[in-house]
Amino acid sequence: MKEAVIKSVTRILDNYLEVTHHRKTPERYTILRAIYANKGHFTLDELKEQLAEKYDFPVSRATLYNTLNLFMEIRLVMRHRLQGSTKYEAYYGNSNHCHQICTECGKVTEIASPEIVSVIESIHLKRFRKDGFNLYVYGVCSTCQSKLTRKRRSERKSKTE
Amino acid sequence: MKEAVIKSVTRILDNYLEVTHHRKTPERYTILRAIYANKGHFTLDELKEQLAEKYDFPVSRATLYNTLNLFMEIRLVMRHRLQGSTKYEAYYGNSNHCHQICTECGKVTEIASPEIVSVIESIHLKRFRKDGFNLYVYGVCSTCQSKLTRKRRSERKSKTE
DNA sequence: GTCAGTGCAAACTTTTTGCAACTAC
DNA sequence: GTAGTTGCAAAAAGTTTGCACTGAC
Repeated sequence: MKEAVIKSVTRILDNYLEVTHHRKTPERYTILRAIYANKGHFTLDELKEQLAEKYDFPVSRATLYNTLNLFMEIRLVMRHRLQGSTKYEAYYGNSNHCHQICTECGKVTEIASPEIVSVIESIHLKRFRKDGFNLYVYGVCSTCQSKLTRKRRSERKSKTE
Repeated sequence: MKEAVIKSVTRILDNYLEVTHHRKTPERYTILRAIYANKGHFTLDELKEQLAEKYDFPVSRATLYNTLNLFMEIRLVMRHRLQGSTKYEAYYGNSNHCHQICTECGKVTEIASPEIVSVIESIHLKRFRKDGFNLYVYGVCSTCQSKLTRKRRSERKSKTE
């Protein structure tokens, strides 16, 4: 299952590197494998650490930036610039790019919403070739809602004191 | 028309500053006015320059960062971290936050799509209070499409030479 | 053998922070 | 008068770049 995805994305990378006369370095393939081995959001440093620990394959930050930029160009990776930290995500075969973000604690959750996906995919944009999309729904998660309620209550209390 | 919007957002700011015991500084009101006077996307430096030139009201970058963060918190301003430059946008009364972004030239265009807006607003997220959303549709604009076609043609040509 | 790719460090850009001066309350 | 806010500069964080070296072709 997961191996099949890795095979597919490896083939895409193969093809791209051949066509554009770029080199097939072990770095590129190992980084791609690491990204697709565990999905979800990750930071550049998390990926760097994972490569060193799990794959015994240390790479420099510069190479990671280069490689991630390349992967973004061929749409194998998506970058999310969230408040504070920039996170990356495996992109291929993952049409679900709806996220809910809590503006209090910063927690990011994927939303599975076929309705949204189908509406966005169905709209026609004139003079524009759609490649993908990204939806961020901002709000407050239930945990933070109760925290806020408590905080406001105590604020009001101290005001009247 | 535009004045009415400025009145509304000023009232929101007033209320927020009062309730949270923050100070009503001329900086905050002038910056808010400048943001809402001309809508559209702008960078922090563009806003800084506009305040100095048009409003004869120079402020420091630090103050702009502080103030924009405050405005984002009360949802009067939206921040877009695009590739390269971070842009801000007046938020209030502008329910249209669908953007199409050309990944070649970086051009950002607003999309007016009531279907998308209504679907996103109608979905229910459990344990989450929705406040707003932001949709980015990535792709290639027609101008860049023709440029790419030309480029690929010449690449293929040079390869077979 | 050649040149793209890598690692390292330095440079650069963007954003945050510490501190003195200021001012809204 | 007090404490939140501003401006400046320094620091921190995030990303890119220059250069020598390595390795894919």
